[in-house]
Amino acid sequence: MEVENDLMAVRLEKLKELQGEGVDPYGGRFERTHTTTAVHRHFEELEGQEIALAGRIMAIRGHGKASFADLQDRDGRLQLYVRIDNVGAETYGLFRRLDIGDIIGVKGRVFRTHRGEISLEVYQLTLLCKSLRPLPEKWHGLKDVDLRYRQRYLDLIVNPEVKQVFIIRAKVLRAVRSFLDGRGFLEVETPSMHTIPGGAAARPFITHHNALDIDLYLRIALELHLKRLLVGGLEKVYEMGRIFRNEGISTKHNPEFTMIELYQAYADYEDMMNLLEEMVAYVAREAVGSTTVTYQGEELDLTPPWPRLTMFAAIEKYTGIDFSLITTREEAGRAAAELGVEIEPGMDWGKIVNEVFETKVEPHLKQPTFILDYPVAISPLAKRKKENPELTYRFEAFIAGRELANAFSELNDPLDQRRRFELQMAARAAGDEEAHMLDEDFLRALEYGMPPAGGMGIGIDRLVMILTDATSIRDVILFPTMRPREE
RNA sequence: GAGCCAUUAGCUCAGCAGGUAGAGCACCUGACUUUUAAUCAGGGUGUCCGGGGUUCGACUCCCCGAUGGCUCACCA
Repeated sequence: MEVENDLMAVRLEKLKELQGEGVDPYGGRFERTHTTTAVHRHFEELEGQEIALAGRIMAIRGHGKASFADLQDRDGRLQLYVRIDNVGAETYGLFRRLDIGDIIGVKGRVFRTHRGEISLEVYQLTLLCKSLRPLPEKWHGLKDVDLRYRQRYLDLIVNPEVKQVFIIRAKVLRAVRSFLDGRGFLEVETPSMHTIPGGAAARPFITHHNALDIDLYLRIALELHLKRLLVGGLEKVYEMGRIFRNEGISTKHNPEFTMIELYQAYADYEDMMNLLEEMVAYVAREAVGSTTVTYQGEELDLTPPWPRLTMFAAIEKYTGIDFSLITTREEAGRAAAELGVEIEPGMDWGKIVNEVFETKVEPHLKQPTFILDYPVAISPLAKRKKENPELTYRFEAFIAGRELANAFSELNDPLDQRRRFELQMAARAAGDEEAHMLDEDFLRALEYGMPPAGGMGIGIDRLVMILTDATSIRDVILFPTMRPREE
């Protein structure tokens, strides 16, 4: 171990000293009877009782022959009162050499100090782990975001609100499962390593299997395997899992993130809208106790029903231009240019419409909103609308100006699906690295027959961000992807 | 990928027209048997992110690089 500073040297010295006296600085099992929060919560019943606690020392206030310390465990803190009369000279000598950050087990009596603080009068004290590195400062905590992400354990020790975020995250996962399980969905697990990365437009990570001597791709979506399960007759399935996309990192994008996808046979995208708004409201109630949340100073009301707006209507609302009357690529390009939206030469009508939507409409969609009927060109897995085959039965749900969910009535016509894949492959050949790849086995499955179905994907990280008022996706991922630092 | 900003003690931060660095917490020594950002007396513990350059002299100015943050691009 490298002794990086004097503070560590002092602690190492104490460690040797204690070992020399026969104290095991890395003790074993310790049976505790309560947690600190339980003591605060049930003080009336516990007052005068003897209990055992374990945790990390976060502050020490020495007063000669008596001292105070703050003990932190999984759910809170409690003050310890250690008196030489109660613990004896030997233990008191040990206590005086403890450092902030050391982990101890204590037994003692619950009481309230003269100043009114619920505390533990310690009779027995056991060192369970000597800490060799100094913790960040008690008042300001750890602010350096680089260190907070790289050394999340420190962040969790000294910034209590961080723990809360991940407790909410766990509640979100649990609520999503109980909501879907309660509606008869079956949770399944499909491969994370794909021979063809499908179901989304994104660049994949590539890895290699040695025994088979083949390249494999980390999945960029769950979609195609779950639809195979619809073919197999499972009818209502979902998977909550990690997705990997080899793309840029930003406050809204982490290379690996968590997504839930669900598919329901004999349903359509209208059913998915109903399901989503009910699910989000349920999850919010379970995770944070309310369907209204404050996000970045703005009140968001997640209570169903959410407004439903076609993409055309939304664009007209914010730009005054009705793209349903614009049918050629040229006209669309001119309209976009007039709005100041940048268009690239290769874009077709559908992509232009989408570009206008993203730049002119998306930022306005703060309150939960469904946007319906996306162009077929950007929706290669969605069923075409009967009234207008250039559009699809697809919606995206937006909250706080960001996409939360993407859903459609699933395309189950194998011939149309094959044509759409072929168009994607052509785009790929023309240099679009993110165009979908043709998946022959998926097409074969569709040829056996997939029931009409509604399907949906929801970004769990973004949902957690909204519920925890987080501005960066890194604040809701315990160990976000970071460039390694030279040691 | 581009622009802007940041990087100084273990942590949070000051500092400088260019003259080799400072506070609070933490830490060390001592006092103190109900304190709670305990208090009192004493002690500064440093690769000023790294490498070049300018200069008599660089933490400070210039160039290159590293890491991070924000914005934009990418992410249909």
